[in-house]
Amino acid sequence: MKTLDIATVSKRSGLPASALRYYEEKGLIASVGRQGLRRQFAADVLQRLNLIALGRAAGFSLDDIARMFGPDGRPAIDRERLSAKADEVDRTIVRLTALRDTLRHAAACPASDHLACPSFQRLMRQVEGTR
Amino acid sequence: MKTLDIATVSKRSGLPASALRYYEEKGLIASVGRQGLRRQFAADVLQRLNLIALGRAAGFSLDDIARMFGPDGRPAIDRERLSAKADEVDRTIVRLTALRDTLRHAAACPASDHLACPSFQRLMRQVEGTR
DNA sequence: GGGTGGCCTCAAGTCGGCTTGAGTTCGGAG
DNA sequence: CTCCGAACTCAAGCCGACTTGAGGCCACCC
Repeated sequence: MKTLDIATVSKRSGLPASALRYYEEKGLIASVGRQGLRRQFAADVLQRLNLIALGRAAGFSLDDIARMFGPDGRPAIDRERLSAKADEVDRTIVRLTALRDTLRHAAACPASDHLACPSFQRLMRQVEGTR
Repeated sequence: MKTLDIATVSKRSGLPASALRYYEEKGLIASVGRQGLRRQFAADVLQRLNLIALGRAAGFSLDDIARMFGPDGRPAIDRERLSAKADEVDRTIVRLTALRDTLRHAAACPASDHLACPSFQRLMRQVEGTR
């Protein structure tokens, strides 16, 4: 099995080597050995890093993510938590949508003081309402 | 003009008093005086705090937000930046939508190993694609 | 075979946004 | 009047996710 040098993994994943070492320390990824001093990784580490990036984007902490990989190293993902997270992300989307509309309005509205603009106020309340 | 005690502002805004003091120190809000030791705020501070929360939700840092209030204290919002931020939020929404779909799939898909599931992989690439 | 650049370890530092703790001062109730 | 609880100040601490720095080792290129 061809292994990847840390520099290669860094280049392909876009993560600095220091972050990869940090992830290894946290148990998120594992190196398969060394060549001299240099860590070597199995090729599937790249997919794992994608998965980690996915989790991060979903708002999971690195510790959360570490717990999602079973001790065997395979993803042992709790479906309920995923579902809950999907709902949470969904709420975030609703919120951000209201927010985006508010920002667009503020950018376009000619009123000098947004605080005085009724539609700005309405939009702001809408953002509030989604909390 | 009726002024609000810091405790009242804290209660109504949901922010701890320490955060309000911190915001004041950063120049995000201003107290109008003291009653004994206690800060008093003008009533419109609540709206200002809403605005600040809005900015935070949009991903602005407190420093960014501070710069958006002119030295006169009125919002002196740069329309271009708002527009740019709206676009950014929009991209985030697209990204989160793909993410939510991926999470939902992972929660529902019976495959034991998501990495092997073609539709999971497709969804993951979609999330990647929005970066 | 000797540079040199990139990897190594370990500890410490950074950043944003607050929170916490110690020690102090009051406003308002009893 | 006397207390209590809450606000005050100032400095320090915390959290997550890394980055940076110092001091060493080594593979590879000429």
